[in-house]
Amino acid sequence: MTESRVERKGRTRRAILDAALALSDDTTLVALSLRQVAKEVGIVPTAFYRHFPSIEDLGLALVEESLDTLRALLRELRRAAGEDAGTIIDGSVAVLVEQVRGHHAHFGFLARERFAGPAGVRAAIARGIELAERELATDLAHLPGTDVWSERDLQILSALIVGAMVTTAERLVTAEPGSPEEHRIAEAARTQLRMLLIGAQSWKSRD
Amino acid sequence: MTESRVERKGRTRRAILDAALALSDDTTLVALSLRQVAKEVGIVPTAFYRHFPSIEDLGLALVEESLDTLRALLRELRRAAGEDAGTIIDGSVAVLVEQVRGHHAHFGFLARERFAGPAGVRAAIARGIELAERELATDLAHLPGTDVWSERDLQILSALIVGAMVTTAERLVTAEPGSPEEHRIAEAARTQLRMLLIGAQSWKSRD
DNA sequence: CGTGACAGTGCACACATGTGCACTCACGTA
DNA sequence: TACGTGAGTGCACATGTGTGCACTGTCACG
Repeated sequence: MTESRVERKGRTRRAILDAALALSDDTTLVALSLRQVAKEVGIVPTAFYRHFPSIEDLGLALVEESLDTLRALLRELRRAAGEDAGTIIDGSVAVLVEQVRGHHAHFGFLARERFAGPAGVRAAIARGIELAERELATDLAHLPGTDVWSERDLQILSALIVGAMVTTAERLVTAEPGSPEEHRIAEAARTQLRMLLIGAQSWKSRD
Repeated sequence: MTESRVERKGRTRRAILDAALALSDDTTLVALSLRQVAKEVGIVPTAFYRHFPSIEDLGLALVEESLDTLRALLRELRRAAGEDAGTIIDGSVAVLVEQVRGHHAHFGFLARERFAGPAGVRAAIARGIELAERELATDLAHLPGTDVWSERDLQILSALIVGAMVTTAERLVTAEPGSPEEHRIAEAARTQLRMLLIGAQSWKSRD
């Protein structure tokens, strides 16, 4: 029951990604040395190059992964919202809490590298978040009552919601799962979403 | 016209702070070496210790400074809002843009270190931002129409506004002063504030 | 079966880093 | 004017860093 060659390579690659995620958990990519990662994985430093040309490329791979789980979050949100419009808010926040819990490392990574990471990494994250905002905007456009909104306003509302979500996620990352702290953050997020959506409903009357 | 002793010491200290601010501008504190800072300032590495026991302590001093300019921003906002309630929004955003322009380095520093900095630095920033939220909450309580709000709701609305402000600031930091990009960000911020305040006005009817 | 691709090793090198220690020399005070 | 304080120096050391190069052994394919 031995391992195939490409399987083994894949496993080491995964191990490197996980080690980098774990090691950068209380610092940043830029403060991460190739040798630390290699030691953590249990390979010799130069073997690192068999998988990534540099730490920054490793970072880009991690961004890709993390953005994948961000997109998965959006998909889940869409699904939850579709089920019952009445519980959009509670459902969305529940999904958010659950996803952040389950993919703690990825959301933490995004929060940290968004502004502090290497330039390429920062750019990739910014692109990903902007894309998420646009995606959410088209979702919102399908909701009833938003037909009188301009496209630009929809985008701005999306940015507001995504911003609140990101901030909430960043806070959730630092909270213990199931802690009262986590509940307080979730409760605040529910109220915030409610405030935003109420504002949105009155918006059309203004312009 | 020679310099006094304490003046000279103060000047070097300032130079160290400025150098650290400049050098960490496209990375993080944690990726900053004592030797780099010393070289930038033009002193020998060990002379650094005459001013700070470690890079992290340097960081804490920078946090203090940056939070000072954040508080100054709040003060300016309060002043602008007091002048004419009708132009609260436009005035506030104008103040925000102006302050971020003028203290680019400090706001960038806060954005970067908020999640990626050393633990002590992160904690200090979190405390500062929470304080700012509370301060804003008591300001909001003095506005007409908010008397039916619970204290908790006021705090949550503050968090929403401060969050949007911080996000806006973070975006402004990466934009050229006077660029169309900057105008777009400011315009979006105005719309966001409008949406938030409209939501706030309808809020009391709900609970 | 033989052989080449290739993940991982081991060693080497030239730097960069934090920090200890003894020093100089200008300033401010007694 | 004599002297102590303290900012800045110069040198040293151990340790961590990225990366080049020749290597080994094993899996997969001709």
